[in-house]
Amino acid sequence: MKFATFNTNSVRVRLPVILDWIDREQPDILCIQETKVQDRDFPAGSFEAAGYRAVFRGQKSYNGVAIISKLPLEELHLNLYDSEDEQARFISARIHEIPLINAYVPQGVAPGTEKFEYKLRWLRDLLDHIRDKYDPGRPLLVAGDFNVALEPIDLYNPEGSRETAGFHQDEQAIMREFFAWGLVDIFRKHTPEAGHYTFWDYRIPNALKRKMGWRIDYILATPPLAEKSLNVWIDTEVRLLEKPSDHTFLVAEFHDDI
DNA sequence: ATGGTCGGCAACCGA
Repeated sequence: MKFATFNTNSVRVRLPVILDWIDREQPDILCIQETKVQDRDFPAGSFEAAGYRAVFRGQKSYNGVAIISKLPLEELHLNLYDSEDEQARFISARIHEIPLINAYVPQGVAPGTEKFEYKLRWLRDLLDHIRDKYDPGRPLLVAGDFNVALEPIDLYNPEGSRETAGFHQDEQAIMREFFAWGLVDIFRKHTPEAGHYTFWDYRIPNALKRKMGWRIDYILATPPLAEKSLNVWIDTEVRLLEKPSDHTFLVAEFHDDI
């Protein structure tokens, strides 16, 4: 079973890149974030033509998440809070017997701001949701853009980023509660080395070449699934295109019996 | 040399 996650920064602009990628890589499931499209304009037909079904939750201009899958999706949930006006950052489903959450965590701007407090609250609420609804002894996948780097090896300028959103101890403390509950960061499980990133800021010129990135996208799995992950890798090809994306595909291959 | 990123969407906001 092949699983991937990708922050698209507009699913409509990135559609050719995504269609090329799924045609070549043939993932069973792809989680995307920052689709930036209202549901009525989501390009579901393009994915259907490629042999995938899509479930999505969008809003105007910002945020938006979707699951693209070769297999049927059941028990679909489109809200973390079950409120009409919440931001489109959460989508969950069950595929075969595997429950899956796709999350786009708020970026948070800067520690001390209202938006940073919102980020911490949203992360805690996601954690509480997982603790309420799931069992760490059973399969669960949680994937997406968490907008948090955990360790100094996960970003290019750790010492200069202690007061920056994305590397602050308050957000890291919540992330570590996901791990304490039982979720495993399966990229890190397979790759202990420093300097593997999934995001490079557009505002830094030649950030990829200068190795000025962050690892803020994750595939988390409970132990029964983490044990079946065969390989997890970051596909930087989308950063080498003429019109690069700011995030990369993060891909996991699991043993076929799941 | 006198700038320097994207994308959405219509003036800036968010990342």
